[in-house]
Amino acid sequence: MFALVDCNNFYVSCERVFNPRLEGVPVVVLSNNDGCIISRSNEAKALGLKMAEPVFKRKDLIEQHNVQVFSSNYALYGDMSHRVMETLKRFSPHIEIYSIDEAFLDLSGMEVDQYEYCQNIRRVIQKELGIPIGIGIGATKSLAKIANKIAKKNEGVFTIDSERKRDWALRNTQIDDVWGVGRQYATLLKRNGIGTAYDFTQQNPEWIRKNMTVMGLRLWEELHGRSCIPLETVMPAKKNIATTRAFGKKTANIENLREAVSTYAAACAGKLRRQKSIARYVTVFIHTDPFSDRERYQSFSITATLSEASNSDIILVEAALKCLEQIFRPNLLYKKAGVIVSEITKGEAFQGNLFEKHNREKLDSISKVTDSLNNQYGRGTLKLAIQGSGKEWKLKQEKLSPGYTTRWDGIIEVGG
DNA sequence: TCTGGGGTCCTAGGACCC
DNA sequence: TCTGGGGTCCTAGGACCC
Repeated sequence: MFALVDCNNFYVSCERVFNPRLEGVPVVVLSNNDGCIISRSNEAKALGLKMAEPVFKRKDLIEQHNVQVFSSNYALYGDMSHRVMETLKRFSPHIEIYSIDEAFLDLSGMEVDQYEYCQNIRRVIQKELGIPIGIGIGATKSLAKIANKIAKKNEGVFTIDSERKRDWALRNTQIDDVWGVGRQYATLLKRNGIGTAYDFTQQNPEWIRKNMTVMGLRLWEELHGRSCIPLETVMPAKKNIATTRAFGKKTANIENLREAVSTYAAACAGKLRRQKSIARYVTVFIHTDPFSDRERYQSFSITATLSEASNSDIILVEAALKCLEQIFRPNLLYKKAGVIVSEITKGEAFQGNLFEKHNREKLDSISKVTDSLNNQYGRGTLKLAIQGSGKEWKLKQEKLSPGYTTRWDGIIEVGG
């Protein structure tokens, strides 16, 4: 049996832990650049605020109901997520961290009342971390997902542990709420008279295979209670790593783009080092504002191949800047840039190049020093000069809460 | 004025090989 | 009259997830 643990309205819940005045009132958290709504309290949902909706479109409603608005504070959410996962590990050694706010636990072989066991997990996470969670239990991951949705509307835990309950759960789940069915497939399925998860299980598997590939077929099996998606307890190394951002202010200035692109390239290098990998391809893209009525949308990108795979800031920044020079066109207002590294391999499986001009050991020791200084004194303490200050282009984050758990100056003061 | 930032997997079709 | 059959690899595009 699988249990899916999902934190309720996770980012909002994190904000509430350190700011209890937010309890019981509508709260939303925005995406980077304070652009879209990406987390909503139940009160905000009840007001009709939608997921991924641009916040400027709902300004009136937000003011009218005094909705509390926050910029994303990923340092806080990442740290809280880590604490939740560590706590969950006490309850099952077999755990897959599926996303920042979700984890699958393997409950098979445990001699416990699963419902009670999971209610206890909820109590512990609530008490120790202040984060509300819901847990769904089922014979497959897809059924656990469905159980989780039902759990949230009821007592926080729901178990699909009989044919009768499976039947009931599937009949009461809309097809677009099923894991693996997105907008396109939902439209297709509804057009063919499939409105619920139950209808889906009654459909001919040949038809599913033909219209939804093997992914659809796998889902069909899973909803019948036959597990096809195993628990992945070790996180596989990433195959692509990206750092991309929209700018706070559009810019035509190549100096700003150089700062941004080198900052993103260095960020990718850091992510590579953390998973002990090296990459051989570097892709850089820049594009103008896709929503503008005044200018035509234009987007440019190019991929460079390194002579030797690397995870050094210096190498990746150098390559990324060369890419930028090749794709940059003057007199355009750029809105966003990004760096993606791919062809990623483990650092040990290194394929050297006889004619490489850089000394790999030297670059590695530079990375070690900068990483340790930046860990100790905060990100950005030591960086390449080309990365600049970001003053001209950095994100808008006007409503950022403090780094309650990650910075000394963010710690809550009591009394005073 | 104002619209996020990451990822994964699958398939079809073309190029190329013998 | 008549023009094979089987592979692999790569890429772009489309679907999905949070």
